[in-house]
Amino acid sequence: MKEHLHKISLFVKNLDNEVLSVVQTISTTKHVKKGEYLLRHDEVCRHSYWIEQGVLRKFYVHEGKEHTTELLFENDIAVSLASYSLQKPGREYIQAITEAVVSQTDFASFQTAKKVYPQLMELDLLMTEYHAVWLEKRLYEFHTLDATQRYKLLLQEHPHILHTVPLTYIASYLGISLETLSRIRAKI
Amino acid sequence: MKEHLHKISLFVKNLDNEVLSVVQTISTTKHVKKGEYLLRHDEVCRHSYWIEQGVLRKFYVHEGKEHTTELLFENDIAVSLASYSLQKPGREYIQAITEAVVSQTDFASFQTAKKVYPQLMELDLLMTEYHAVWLEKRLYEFHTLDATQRYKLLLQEHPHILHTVPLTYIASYLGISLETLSRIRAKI
DNA sequence: CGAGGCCTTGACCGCGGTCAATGCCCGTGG
DNA sequence: CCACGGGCATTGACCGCGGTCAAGGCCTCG
Repeated sequence: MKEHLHKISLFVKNLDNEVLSVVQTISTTKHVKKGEYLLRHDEVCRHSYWIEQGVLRKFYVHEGKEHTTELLFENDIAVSLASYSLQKPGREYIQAITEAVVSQTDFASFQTAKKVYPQLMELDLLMTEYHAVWLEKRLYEFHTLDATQRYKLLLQEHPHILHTVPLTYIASYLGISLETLSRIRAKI
Repeated sequence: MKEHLHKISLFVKNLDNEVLSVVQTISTTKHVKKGEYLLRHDEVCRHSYWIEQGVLRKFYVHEGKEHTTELLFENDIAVSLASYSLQKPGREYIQAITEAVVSQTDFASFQTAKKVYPQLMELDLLMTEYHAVWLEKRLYEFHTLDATQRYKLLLQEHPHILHTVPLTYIASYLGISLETLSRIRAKI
Protein backbone atom coordinates (compact mmCIF):
# COMPACT_ATOMS: atom_id res chain seq x y z
CA MET A 1 0.00 0.00 0.00
CA LYS A 2 2.81 2.39 0.89
CA GLU A 3 4.37 1.87 -2.52
CA HIS A 4 1.12 2.68 -4.21
CA LEU A 5 0.77 5.94 -2.31
CA HIS A 6 4.33 6.80 -3.10
CA LYS A 7 3.73 6.21 -6.79
CA ILE A 8 0.72 8.52 -6.68
CA SER A 9 2.45 11.35 -4.82
CA LEU A 10 5.37 11.10 -7.23
CA PHE A 11 2.94 11.39 -10.11
CA VAL A 12 1.31 14.44 -8.56
CA LYS A 13 4.69 16.03 -7.99
CA ASN A 14 5.45 15.72 -11.70
CA LEU A 15 2.15 17.11 -12.92
CA ASP A 16 2.36 20.14 -15.20
CA ASN A 17 1.60 23.42 -13.47
CA GLU A 18 -1.16 24.03 -15.94
CA VAL A 19 -2.88 20.82 -14.89
CA LEU A 20 -2.47 21.61 -11.21
CA SER A 21 -4.02 25.02 -11.62
CA VAL A 22 -6.95 23.53 -13.51
CA VAL A 23 -7.58 21.22 -10.58
CA GLN A 24 -7.40 24.24 -8.27
CA THR A 25 -10.04 26.10 -10.23
CA ILE A 26 -12.54 23.25 -10.08
CA SER A 27 -12.01 22.67 -6.36
CA THR A 28 -13.27 24.62 -3.38
CA THR A 29 -12.34 24.45 0.26
CA LYS A 30 -15.06 23.55 2.69
CA HIS A 31 -15.24 23.59 6.48
CA VAL A 32 -17.27 20.83 8.03
CA LYS A 33 -18.60 20.59 11.54
CA LYS A 34 -18.34 17.48 13.66
CA GLY A 35 -21.28 15.21 12.88
CA GLU A 36 -22.08 16.94 9.59
CA TYR A 37 -22.88 14.84 6.51
CA LEU A 38 -21.18 15.27 3.15
CA LEU A 39 -23.29 12.58 1.56
CA ARG A 40 -26.43 10.75 2.52
CA HIS A 41 -28.05 7.48 1.54
CA ASP A 42 -29.95 7.69 -1.78
CA GLU A 43 -28.14 10.82 -2.86
CA VAL A 44 -25.84 10.98 -5.86
CA CYS A 45 -22.20 11.48 -4.88
CA ARG A 46 -21.34 14.53 -7.02
CA HIS A 47 -18.07 15.45 -5.32
CA SER A 48 -14.86 13.90 -4.22
CA TYR A 49 -13.41 15.21 -0.96
CA TRP A 50 -9.72 15.55 -0.34
CA ILE A 51 -9.27 15.72 3.42
CA GLU A 52 -6.95 18.50 4.55
CA GLN A 53 -7.77 18.20 8.22
CA GLY A 54 -9.97 16.02 10.37
CA VAL A 55 -11.50 12.57 10.23
CA LEU A 56 -14.44 11.29 8.19
CA ARG A 57 -16.19 7.96 8.04
CA LYS A 58 -18.16 6.20 5.35
CA PHE A 59 -20.96 3.84 6.36
CA TYR A 60 -24.24 2.32 5.29
CA VAL A 61 -27.26 1.18 7.26
CA HIS A 62 -28.48 -2.39 7.06
CA GLU A 63 -31.39 -3.65 9.14
CA GLY A 64 -31.19 -0.60 11.36
CA LYS A 65 -27.49 -1.07 12.02
CA GLU A 66 -24.64 1.14 10.82
CA HIS A 67 -21.73 -0.56 9.07
CA THR A 68 -18.61 1.57 8.78
CA THR A 69 -16.83 0.79 5.53
CA GLU A 70 -14.02 3.29 5.76
CA LEU A 71 -12.30 5.63 8.20
CA LEU A 72 -10.65 8.55 6.45
CA PHE A 73 -7.84 10.78 7.67
CA GLU A 74 -5.70 13.62 6.38
CA ASN A 75 -4.76 13.29 2.72
CA ASP A 76 -7.28 10.55 2.13
CA ILE A 77 -9.95 11.00 -0.49
CA ALA A 78 -13.54 10.42 0.48
CA VAL A 79 -15.89 9.35 -2.25
CA SER A 80 -18.66 6.80 -2.53
CA LEU A 81 -17.37 5.02 -5.60
CA ALA A 82 -20.46 3.08 -6.68
CA SER A 83 -22.51 6.26 -6.61
CA TYR A 84 -19.78 8.55 -7.93
CA SER A 85 -18.69 6.50 -10.93
CA LEU A 86 -22.18 6.03 -12.35
CA GLN A 87 -23.69 9.19 -10.86
CA LYS A 88 -26.65 7.34 -9.47
CA PRO A 89 -27.99 7.17 -5.91
CA GLY A 90 -26.02 4.96 -3.54
CA ARG A 91 -26.40 3.50 -0.08
CA GLU A 92 -23.46 5.16 1.63
CA TYR A 93 -23.22 8.08 4.00
CA ILE A 94 -20.13 10.23 4.43
CA GLN A 95 -19.91 11.98 7.78
CA ALA A 96 -17.36 14.06 9.64
CA ILE A 97 -16.49 12.60 13.03
CA THR A 98 -14.33 15.58 13.96
CA GLU A 99 -14.27 19.15 12.71
CA ALA A 100 -12.76 18.92 9.24
CA VAL A 101 -11.47 20.89 6.29
CA VAL A 102 -11.90 19.30 2.89
CA SER A 103 -11.16 20.31 -0.66
CA GLN A 104 -14.19 19.40 -2.69
CA THR A 105 -13.97 18.67 -6.40
CA ASP A 106 -16.97 18.59 -8.65
CA PHE A 107 -17.54 15.33 -10.57
CA ALA A 108 -18.70 16.88 -13.84
CA SER A 109 -15.88 19.44 -13.96
CA PHE A 110 -13.33 16.75 -13.25
CA GLN A 111 -14.75 14.56 -16.03
CA THR A 112 -14.36 17.42 -18.46
CA ALA A 113 -10.85 18.18 -17.24
CA LYS A 114 -9.85 14.54 -17.65
CA LYS A 115 -10.79 14.60 -21.32
CA VAL A 116 -8.62 17.64 -21.90
CA TYR A 117 -5.69 16.54 -19.73
CA PRO A 118 -4.89 12.83 -20.06
CA GLN A 119 -2.61 13.22 -17.04
CA LEU A 120 -5.72 13.61 -14.92
CA MET A 121 -7.22 10.50 -16.46
CA GLU A 122 -4.08 8.66 -15.45
CA LEU A 123 -4.18 10.12 -11.97
CA ASP A 124 -7.76 8.99 -11.58
CA LEU A 125 -6.75 5.52 -12.71
CA LEU A 126 -3.91 5.38 -10.18
CA MET A 127 -6.17 6.42 -7.35
CA THR A 128 -8.86 3.96 -8.35
CA GLU A 129 -6.29 1.17 -8.55
CA TYR A 130 -5.16 2.13 -5.09
CA HIS A 131 -8.68 1.96 -3.79
CA ALA A 132 -9.26 -1.43 -5.39
CA VAL A 133 -6.07 -2.84 -3.90
CA TRP A 134 -7.08 -1.42 -0.56
CA LEU A 135 -10.43 -3.22 -0.82
CA GLU A 136 -8.67 -6.48 -1.67
CA LYS A 137 -6.52 -6.02 1.39
CA ARG A 138 -9.59 -5.45 3.52
CA LEU A 139 -11.25 -8.62 2.23
CA TYR A 140 -8.01 -10.50 2.82
CA GLU A 141 -7.86 -9.33 6.41
CA PHE A 142 -11.45 -10.32 7.10
CA HIS A 143 -10.77 -13.81 5.80
CA THR A 144 -7.42 -14.43 7.44
CA LEU A 145 -7.49 -12.54 10.75
CA ASP A 146 -9.75 -12.86 13.75
CA ALA A 147 -11.21 -9.83 15.50
CA THR A 148 -8.27 -9.41 17.88
CA GLN A 149 -5.69 -9.50 15.12
CA ARG A 150 -7.66 -7.02 13.05
CA TYR A 151 -7.86 -4.65 16.00
CA LYS A 152 -4.13 -4.88 16.67
CA LEU A 153 -3.37 -4.30 13.01
CA LEU A 154 -5.60 -1.24 12.97
CA LEU A 155 -3.81 0.20 15.99
CA GLN A 156 -0.50 -0.41 14.26
CA GLU A 157 -1.57 1.33 11.09
CA HIS A 158 -3.30 4.20 12.91
CA PRO A 159 -1.66 4.65 16.31
CA HIS A 160 -3.71 7.76 17.12
CA ILE A 161 -7.06 6.36 16.16
CA LEU A 162 -8.21 5.95 19.75
CA HIS A 163 -7.91 9.68 20.30
CA THR A 164 -10.14 10.70 17.46
CA VAL A 165 -12.49 7.83 16.66
CA PRO A 166 -15.07 6.52 19.19
CA LEU A 167 -14.92 2.80 19.88
CA THR A 168 -18.39 2.37 18.43
CA TYR A 169 -17.11 3.30 14.98
CA ILE A 170 -13.92 1.30 15.36
CA ALA A 171 -15.91 -1.81 16.26
CA SER A 172 -18.21 -1.24 13.33
CA TYR A 173 -15.24 -0.77 11.00
CA LEU A 174 -13.71 -4.00 12.28
CA GLY A 175 -16.99 -5.79 11.61
CA ILE A 176 -17.63 -6.69 15.26
CA SER A 177 -19.99 -5.53 17.98
CA LEU A 178 -18.99 -2.86 20.46
CA GLU A 179 -19.18 -5.45 23.24
CA THR A 180 -16.74 -7.77 21.52
CA LEU A 181 -14.29 -4.93 20.96
CA SER A 182 -14.57 -4.03 24.61
CA ARG A 183 -13.73 -7.60 25.64
CA ILE A 184 -10.78 -7.69 23.27
CA ARG A 185 -9.40 -4.50 24.76
CA ALA A 186 -9.84 -5.80 28.29
CA LYS A 187 -7.94 -8.96 27.38
CA ILE A 188 -4.91 -7.23 25.88
CA MET B 1 -23.08 -3.85 -11.66
CA LYS B 2 -24.99 -4.52 -14.89
CA GLU B 3 -25.01 -0.80 -15.64
CA HIS B 4 -21.30 -0.63 -15.21
CA LEU B 5 -20.73 -3.46 -17.64
CA HIS B 6 -23.08 -1.84 -20.08
CA LYS B 7 -21.17 1.42 -19.88
CA ILE B 8 -17.93 -0.42 -20.59
CA SER B 9 -19.23 -2.39 -23.56
CA LEU B 10 -20.70 0.80 -24.98
CA PHE B 11 -17.34 2.45 -24.63
CA VAL B 12 -15.62 -0.43 -26.38
CA LYS B 13 -18.17 -0.31 -29.18
CA ASN B 14 -17.30 3.32 -29.81
CA LEU B 15 -13.54 2.87 -29.79
CA ASP B 16 -11.72 4.00 -32.93
CA ASN B 17 -10.74 1.18 -35.24
CA GLU B 18 -7.15 2.25 -34.94
CA VAL B 19 -7.23 1.76 -31.20
CA LEU B 20 -8.92 -1.61 -31.53
CA SER B 21 -6.31 -2.85 -33.94
CA VAL B 22 -3.53 -1.69 -31.62
CA VAL B 23 -5.05 -3.76 -28.85
CA GLN B 24 -5.19 -6.69 -31.26
CA THR B 25 -1.51 -6.44 -32.06
CA ILE B 26 -0.44 -6.49 -28.42
CA SER B 27 -2.69 -9.44 -27.56
CA THR B 28 -2.27 -13.12 -28.29
CA THR B 29 -4.69 -15.99 -27.98
CA LYS B 30 -3.77 -18.77 -25.61
CA HIS B 31 -5.24 -22.20 -25.02
CA VAL B 32 -5.16 -23.37 -21.43
CA LYS B 33 -5.66 -26.88 -20.09
CA LYS B 34 -7.82 -27.68 -17.11
CA GLY B 35 -5.77 -27.27 -13.96
CA GLU B 36 -3.10 -25.14 -15.64
CA TYR B 37 -1.80 -22.01 -13.90
CA LEU B 38 -1.63 -18.58 -15.54
CA LEU B 39 -0.06 -17.02 -12.47
CA ARG B 40 1.53 -18.37 -9.35
CA HIS B 41 2.21 -17.00 -5.89
CA ASP B 42 5.30 -14.76 -5.76
CA GLU B 43 5.31 -14.18 -9.49
CA VAL B 44 4.75 -10.79 -11.10
CA CYS B 45 1.44 -10.61 -12.98
CA ARG B 46 2.67 -9.40 -16.36
CA HIS B 47 -0.49 -10.09 -18.35
CA SER B 48 -4.18 -9.51 -18.21
CA TYR B 49 -6.36 -12.33 -19.50
CA TRP B 50 -9.59 -11.75 -21.31
CA ILE B 51 -11.55 -15.00 -21.09
CA GLU B 52 -13.05 -16.11 -24.40
CA GLN B 53 -14.04 -19.55 -23.20
CA GLY B 54 -13.88 -21.53 -19.99
CA VAL B 55 -13.68 -20.80 -16.28
CA LEU B 56 -10.77 -19.56 -14.18
CA ARG B 57 -10.35 -18.96 -10.49
CA LYS B 58 -8.14 -16.66 -8.47
CA PHE B 59 -7.01 -17.77 -5.02
CA TYR B 60 -4.31 -17.44 -2.39
CA VAL B 61 -3.02 -19.83 0.21
CA HIS B 62 -3.11 -18.93 3.90
CA GLU B 63 -2.00 -21.36 6.61
CA GLY B 64 -2.13 -24.23 4.17
CA LYS B 65 -5.65 -23.41 3.07
CA GLU B 66 -6.79 -22.10 -0.32
CA HIS B 67 -9.03 -19.03 -0.35
CA THR B 68 -10.80 -18.41 -3.64
CA THR B 69 -11.14 -14.69 -4.23
CA GLU B 70 -12.76 -14.73 -7.64
CA LEU B 71 -14.48 -17.06 -10.08
CA LEU B 72 -14.11 -15.88 -13.66
CA PHE B 73 -16.24 -16.73 -16.67
CA GLU B 74 -16.54 -15.76 -20.33
CA ASN B 75 -15.83 -12.07 -21.00
CA ASP B 76 -14.38 -11.55 -17.56
CA ILE B 77 -10.86 -10.26 -17.20
CA ALA B 78 -8.46 -12.14 -14.98
CA VAL B 79 -5.66 -10.15 -13.42
CA SER B 80 -4.10 -10.03 -10.00
CA LEU B 81 -4.45 -6.30 -9.44
CA ALA B 82 -2.03 -5.77 -6.56
CA SER B 83 0.72 -7.52 -8.47
CA TYR B 84 -0.23 -6.16 -11.88
CA SER B 85 -0.54 -2.48 -11.01
CA LEU B 86 2.85 -2.23 -9.30
CA GLN B 87 4.54 -5.06 -11.22
CA LYS B 88 5.77 -6.70 -8.06
CA PRO B 89 5.30 -10.27 -6.80
CA GLY B 90 1.88 -11.02 -5.33
CA ARG B 91 0.21 -13.75 -3.34
CA GLU B 92 -2.44 -14.80 -5.82
CA TYR B 93 -2.70 -17.75 -8.15
CA ILE B 94 -4.75 -17.78 -11.33
CA GLN B 95 -5.80 -21.23 -12.46
CA ALA B 96 -8.03 -22.71 -15.14
CA ILE B 97 -10.72 -24.95 -13.69
CA THR B 98 -11.93 -26.00 -17.13
CA GLU B 99 -10.25 -26.00 -20.52
CA ALA B 100 -10.08 -22.36 -21.51
CA VAL B 101 -9.23 -19.93 -24.27
CA VAL B 102 -7.91 -16.54 -23.21
CA SER B 103 -6.65 -13.45 -24.98
CA GLN B 104 -3.54 -12.38 -23.14
CA THR B 105 -2.38 -8.78 -23.17
CA ASP B 106 1.10 -7.77 -22.12
CA PHE B 107 1.30 -5.21 -19.29
CA ALA B 108 4.21 -3.19 -20.68
CA SER B 109 2.77 -2.96 -24.18
CA PHE B 110 -0.57 -1.89 -22.79
CA GLN B 111 1.08 0.81 -20.67
CA THR B 112 2.76 2.19 -23.76
CA ALA B 113 -0.43 2.03 -25.77
CA LYS B 114 -2.31 3.88 -23.03
CA LYS B 115 0.10 6.81 -23.23
CA VAL B 116 -0.48 7.09 -26.97
CA TYR B 117 -4.24 6.50 -26.92
CA PRO B 118 -6.02 8.22 -24.02
CA GLN B 119 -9.09 6.19 -24.90
CA LEU B 120 -7.27 3.14 -23.57
CA MET B 121 -6.40 4.98 -20.39
CA GLU B 122 -10.07 5.74 -19.97
CA LEU B 123 -11.01 2.14 -20.68
CA ASP B 124 -8.55 0.96 -18.07
CA LEU B 125 -10.09 3.39 -15.59
CA LEU B 126 -13.60 2.16 -16.33
CA MET B 127 -12.58 -1.45 -15.84
CA THR B 128 -10.72 -0.68 -12.64
CA GLU B 129 -13.72 1.23 -11.30
CA TYR B 130 -15.86 -1.76 -12.12
CA HIS B 131 -13.53 -4.04 -10.23
CA ALA B 132 -13.46 -1.74 -7.21
CA VAL B 133 -17.25 -1.55 -7.13
CA TRP B 134 -17.38 -5.32 -7.42
CA LEU B 135 -15.08 -5.62 -4.42
CA GLU B 136 -17.27 -3.25 -2.42
CA LYS B 137 -20.25 -5.39 -3.30
CA ARG B 138 -18.41 -8.50 -2.14
CA LEU B 139 -17.53 -6.90 1.18
CA TYR B 140 -21.12 -5.75 1.54
CA GLU B 141 -22.40 -9.26 0.97
CA PHE B 142 -20.04 -10.76 3.52
CA HIS B 143 -21.23 -8.29 6.12
CA THR B 144 -24.94 -8.42 5.47
CA LEU B 145 -25.69 -11.96 4.33
CA ASP B 146 -25.20 -15.28 6.06
CA ALA B 147 -23.74 -18.29 4.27
CA THR B 148 -27.08 -19.56 2.97
CA GLN B 149 -28.06 -16.21 1.51
CA ARG B 150 -24.68 -15.83 -0.15
CA TYR B 151 -25.01 -19.26 -1.71
CA LYS B 152 -28.49 -18.54 -3.04
CA LEU B 153 -27.34 -15.22 -4.44
CA LEU B 154 -24.43 -16.89 -6.19
CA LEU B 155 -26.75 -19.44 -7.79
CA GLN B 156 -28.98 -16.60 -8.95
CA GLU B 157 -26.12 -14.69 -10.51
CA HIS B 158 -24.49 -17.78 -12.02
CA PRO B 159 -27.18 -20.40 -12.61
CA HIS B 160 -24.79 -22.79 -14.36
CA ILE B 161 -22.03 -22.61 -11.79
CA LEU B 162 -22.78 -26.05 -10.38
CA HIS B 163 -22.02 -27.64 -13.73
CA THR B 164 -18.56 -26.18 -14.10
CA VAL B 165 -17.22 -25.34 -10.66
CA PRO B 166 -16.60 -28.03 -7.99
CA LEU B 167 -18.29 -27.42 -4.64
CA THR B 168 -14.90 -27.18 -2.98
CA TYR B 169 -14.16 -23.98 -4.87
CA ILE B 170 -17.66 -22.61 -4.45
CA ALA B 171 -17.44 -23.08 -0.68
CA SER B 172 -14.05 -21.41 -0.64
CA TYR B 173 -15.37 -18.51 -2.71
CA LEU B 174 -18.28 -18.12 -0.29
CA GLY B 175 -15.86 -18.06 2.60
CA ILE B 176 -17.21 -21.21 4.24
CA SER B 177 -16.04 -24.80 4.67
CA LEU B 178 -17.05 -27.52 2.25
CA GLU B 179 -18.97 -29.22 5.06
CA THR B 180 -21.05 -26.13 5.76
CA LEU B 181 -21.89 -25.73 2.10
CA SER B 182 -22.93 -29.35 1.99
CA ARG B 183 -25.30 -28.85 4.92
CA ILE B 184 -26.75 -25.72 3.34
CA ARG B 185 -27.47 -27.61 0.14
CA ALA B 186 -29.09 -30.48 2.05
CA LYS B 187 -31.34 -28.03 3.86
CA ILE B 188 -32.64 -26.24 0.77
C1' DC C 1 -12.75 -54.92 -8.44
C1' DG C 2 -10.11 -51.69 -5.90
C1' DA C 3 -8.31 -46.91 -5.16
C1' DG C 4 -8.82 -42.20 -4.92
C1' DG C 5 -11.37 -37.91 -5.52
C1' DC C 6 -15.35 -35.55 -4.21
C1' DC C 7 -19.11 -34.90 -1.36
C1' DT C 8 -22.13 -35.90 2.79
C1' DT C 9 -23.21 -36.65 7.55
C1' DG C 10 -22.50 -36.63 12.61
C1' DA C 11 -20.51 -35.01 17.06
C1' DC C 12 -18.52 -31.41 19.21
C1' DC C 13 -16.67 -26.72 20.04
C1' DG C 14 -15.46 -21.78 20.03
C1' DC C 15 -15.82 -17.04 18.31
C1' DG C 16 -18.46 -13.43 18.27
C1' DG C 17 -23.55 -11.82 18.64
C1' DT C 18 -27.50 -10.25 21.54
C1' DC C 19 -29.78 -8.55 25.55
C1' DA C 20 -29.60 -6.38 29.77
C1' DA C 21 -27.51 -4.37 33.73
C1' DT C 22 -23.96 -1.46 35.43
C1' DG C 23 -20.14 1.95 35.37
C1' DC C 24 -18.02 6.19 34.12
C1' DC C 25 -17.43 10.79 32.39
C1' DC C 26 -18.96 15.22 31.49
C1' DG C 27 -21.92 19.19 30.62
C1' DT C 28 -25.91 21.70 32.28
C1' DG C 29 -28.99 23.83 35.39
C1' DG C 30 -30.78 24.59 40.08
C1' DC D 1 -20.82 23.45 43.84
C1' DC D 2 -23.26 19.55 43.62
C1' DA D 3 -26.93 16.63 41.43
C1' DC D 4 -28.74 14.77 37.68
C1' DG D 5 -29.13 12.97 32.99
C1' DG D 6 -27.32 11.23 28.74
C1' DG D 7 -23.85 9.29 25.91
C1' DC D 8 -20.31 6.02 25.66
C1' DA D 9 -18.08 1.93 27.33
C1' DT D 10 -17.75 -2.35 30.22
C1' DT D 11 -19.25 -6.71 32.02
C1' DG D 12 -22.07 -10.92 32.46
C1' DA D 13 -25.17 -14.71 30.86
C1' DC D 14 -26.52 -17.11 27.17
C1' DC D 15 -26.85 -18.69 22.32
C1' DG D 16 -26.18 -19.88 17.44
C1' DC D 17 -23.53 -20.00 13.10
C1' DG D 18 -20.10 -22.02 11.07
C1' DG D 19 -15.48 -24.52 11.93
C1' DT D 20 -12.97 -28.93 12.76
C1' DC D 21 -12.23 -33.79 12.94
C1' DA D 22 -13.52 -38.16 11.63
C1' DA D 23 -16.23 -41.64 9.39
C1' DG D 24 -18.75 -43.12 5.57
C1' DG D 25 -21.03 -42.93 0.80
C1' DC D 26 -20.60 -42.65 -4.06
C1' DC D 27 -18.54 -42.14 -8.70
C1' DT D 28 -15.15 -42.88 -12.06
C1' DC D 29 -11.34 -44.66 -14.01
C1' DG D 30 -7.55 -47.99 -14.34
